[in-house]
Amino acid sequence: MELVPAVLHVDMDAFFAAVELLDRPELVGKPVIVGGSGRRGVVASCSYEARQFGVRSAMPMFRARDLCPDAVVLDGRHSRYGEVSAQIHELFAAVTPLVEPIGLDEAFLDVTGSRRLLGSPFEIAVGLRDRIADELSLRCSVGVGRSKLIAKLASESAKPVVTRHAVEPGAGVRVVAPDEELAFLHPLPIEALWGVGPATARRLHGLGIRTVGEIAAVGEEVLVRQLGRAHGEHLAALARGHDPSPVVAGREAKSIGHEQTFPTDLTDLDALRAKVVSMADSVGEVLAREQLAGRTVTLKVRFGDFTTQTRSHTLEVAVDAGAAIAAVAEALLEAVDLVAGVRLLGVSMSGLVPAARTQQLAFALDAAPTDALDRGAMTQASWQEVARAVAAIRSRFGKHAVGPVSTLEERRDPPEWWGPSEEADVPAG
DNA sequence: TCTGGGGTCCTATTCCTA
DNA sequence: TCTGTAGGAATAGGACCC
Repeated sequence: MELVPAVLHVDMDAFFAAVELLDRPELVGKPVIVGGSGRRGVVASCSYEARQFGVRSAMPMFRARDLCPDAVVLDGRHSRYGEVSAQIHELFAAVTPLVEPIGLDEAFLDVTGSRRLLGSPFEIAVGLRDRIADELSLRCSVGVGRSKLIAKLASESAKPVVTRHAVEPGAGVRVVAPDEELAFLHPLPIEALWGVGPATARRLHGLGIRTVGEIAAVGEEVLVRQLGRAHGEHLAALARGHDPSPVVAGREAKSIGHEQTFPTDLTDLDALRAKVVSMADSVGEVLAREQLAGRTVTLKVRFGDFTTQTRSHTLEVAVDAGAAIAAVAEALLEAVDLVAGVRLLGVSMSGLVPAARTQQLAFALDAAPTDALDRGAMTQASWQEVARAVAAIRSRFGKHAVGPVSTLEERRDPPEWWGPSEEADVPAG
């Protein structure tokens, strides 16, 4: 007999805020907001007490403070959330090896093969939720279905319900059986579907489509005409409850990058160059830690009016040294007109390969630089020596012990933000 | 007081090469 | 040798996710 697939979607409730409350129990019961505290910060997570005032994640912080002036606002501690996330993932691993993490606070688990040992999917879900509560003192919601789509929407429906006056506990675990799928799916608003954001919602609303059932009714042709082939076909399938995407354990990163929004727009070229060098160094550090190197350097520039430009360059060989990345990123910066004032800068690497391969290819680079940008990375072989020395120093004295001169200020006061914090509210450079 | 930072994926355009 | 073309890679932008 063929087994019906069983997928769990586990979603931690108000994760970052809940971790803060764990470490600071005196804040329990108060509205707590985690996010960038500065003028351009946004809410990363908030306690259910804050949600009662209308505060939501991704909301600009000034708006959140407006809605809830008494909230305790905390800068995020990403490394701490990573630690707790690792503990949660240990509990996942006890249920099944087929775990697909989505960010720090949620994951899909394929438990199709775990049933003989651990019981029905519902029993597995309840057991896992209880273990997370007992061992880590954290709450989560779990959705169960035969696909990732259904499991994800089911976990959402199991969440606590917030109104102006109260927080009602949710079901905690919700199972949607195969014969209930369409009845569950079709009344939901279109925004519930994975892949329907503000832009797609606007287009569909323009056609008078507001529910998932109406997407299913309108037909694939119309969707493809409105949204393009890939997107249209995908949405049509989801609305019919078809989601063949498997739970994939051990996905590998396709790009690694850093970006930063400044407290005030920058126009000074030297200051911008220093930022680029600093970010390239951080990216190189992550690449080295992950034992990866990349071929394509992308520079992202967002202006005061929120328009964004990207410039990228693909090198002959993959590099991981911060200085090599910085040389290319600086050259890309020269190609952008910056007079309008820069709100955000980002540096990222893609075309990732295992770092070992860059060593063999370093010769090729010295032999055949093709243009000015490649010459910037030409000294990759020697920069690899520097990068190794820097890694050794950092492993002994800490990650901020050494770095480019232009990053000196930031190493004294390393940032960990969702947007500029209040203290950092001074233009650098 | 407008709108973070980490990513993935898709599409359109441009450029290079066979 | 010149020209048109087809296909792939690189590039740029945008939508979306947590």
